[in-house]
Amino acid sequence: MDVRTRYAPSPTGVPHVGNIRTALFSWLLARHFGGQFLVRVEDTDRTRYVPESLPGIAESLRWLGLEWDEGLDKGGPYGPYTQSERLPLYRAAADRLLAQGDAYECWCSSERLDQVRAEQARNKQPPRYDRRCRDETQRAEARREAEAEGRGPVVRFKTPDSGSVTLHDPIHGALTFDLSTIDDFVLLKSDGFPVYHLAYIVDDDAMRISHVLRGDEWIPSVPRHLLVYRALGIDPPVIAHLPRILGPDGAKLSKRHGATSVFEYRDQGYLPEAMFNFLGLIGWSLDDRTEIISREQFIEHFTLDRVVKNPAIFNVEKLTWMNGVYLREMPEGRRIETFAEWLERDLPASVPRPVDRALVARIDPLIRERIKVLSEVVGYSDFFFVDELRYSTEDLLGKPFAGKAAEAKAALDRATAAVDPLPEWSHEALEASLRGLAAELGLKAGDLFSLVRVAVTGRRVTPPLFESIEILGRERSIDRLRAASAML
RNA sequence: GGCCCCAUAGUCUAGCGGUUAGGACGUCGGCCUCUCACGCCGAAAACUCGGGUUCAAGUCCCGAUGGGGUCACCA
Repeated sequence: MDVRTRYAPSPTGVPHVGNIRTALFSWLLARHFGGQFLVRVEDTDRTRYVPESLPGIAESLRWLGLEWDEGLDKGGPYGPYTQSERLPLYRAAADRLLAQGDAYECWCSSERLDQVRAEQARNKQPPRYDRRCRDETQRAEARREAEAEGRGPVVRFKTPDSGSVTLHDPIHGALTFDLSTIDDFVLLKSDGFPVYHLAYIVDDDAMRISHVLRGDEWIPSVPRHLLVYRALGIDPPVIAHLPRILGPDGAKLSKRHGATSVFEYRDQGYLPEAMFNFLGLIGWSLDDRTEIISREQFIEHFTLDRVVKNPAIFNVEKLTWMNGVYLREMPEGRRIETFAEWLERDLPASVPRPVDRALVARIDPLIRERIKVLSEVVGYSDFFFVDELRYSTEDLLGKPFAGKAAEAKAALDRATAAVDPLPEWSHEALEASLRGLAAELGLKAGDLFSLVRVAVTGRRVTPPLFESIEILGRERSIDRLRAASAML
């Protein structure tokens, strides 16, 4: 059998990591079996439709490298791939169910529906439609009222009031539901648009989808779906419910937990391959030890039987660690270019663009193991690019020289004198010279180094000092030492 | 409230009847060391509880508890 999976987002906002993870697993399943992965836009809710979110859907998939075979901007043999363009199909399915007696028109107003529910709530009854319009005479009456008010009908499924249905979910096993608790749910809204429960089934069938992957919040509506498949004479695809991604407090991952969109992570300096790896490990594992997994390995090994059932809390610390690993293992040339781009993004406007790639190449070995997220790049290397350093006297003196400005000034002057005439401006020579000076002055080497560090870089935490000074060059370093001394 | 899902350290997980319960992030020590990292070494830290089944249960069954989901003309 051909494996065809799909990602079916509704264009209602920015892509959430939870949805993207579902997309990732669907993509992996298709790629593992050499099948197709397609993207279908589920825009049947006009009230929540945000047209601007469409490009973001494509962009988030592209960012992660989840290329699709059909749909979205691509078209394909089973198009259109946007539900609002497929309305006649849903109408036909609804008509068929109506004709078969598996569905009926319901003319009840939403006010009445609210009343019914309120009444049920008062009586501590589960909220559900009271099936008024199942009855022909009552339906006729409701219809007269509705038509007088200019309202149209919805189409409801006629749920059997007994029996049970079972889904064999590859992740959860058998899921059985008692039909007596299932409502007469809506299939087609009064605006002629279908509801998810009808639309996805019609489309998946038409698009020959073999495996449906979705979040396990859908489990409660499985019985409805099974009923619709059966009534429409459709052989259901494999349906697998993935565990959800939760926030740190165990509740649904939302904005108050921090970033929920893949773009926010991208903009903070997370790499797509790290995000791919991290997301791929939420709810799935290769074995008992492997954490860093390439895209190829994922494709080779991904199967549904290694998906876990329990929900997972989104662990940003681990993502950050993983990003650092990917950054360090990235091919040098690409990393240098990436660093340069982030510098151009984050350096003050006074620094001319483009940033000198050759310089970045020299800095790279100094900073690459210190950076976990790309937004940290500027903090470790801005002093190579900026002309005017900004730091306070307190920063300069630090702990060892606190209240001893004169001593620090003297040390700085001696350091300048020691370093200035060095025949060779190398980190070895610089270090030897300053170590000698520290001994001579009776200072701890580290104390002198941190003084020089702030003077030359403006920061207390930097890449290795002598390598940095070497790259900075004699003239600029000496200038900065003198400026620091002058400050005292 | 009805229905449903889930349950191994703080977190993500391995385990598919017999293991000193393994790995990773994080945390805490130590080494390295000019700061910070990286790297290396080490430590603390888990089978929710109660019944069964079995020679043997983290693993199978039942129940409880806890957490979560869902009950829309949203997906």
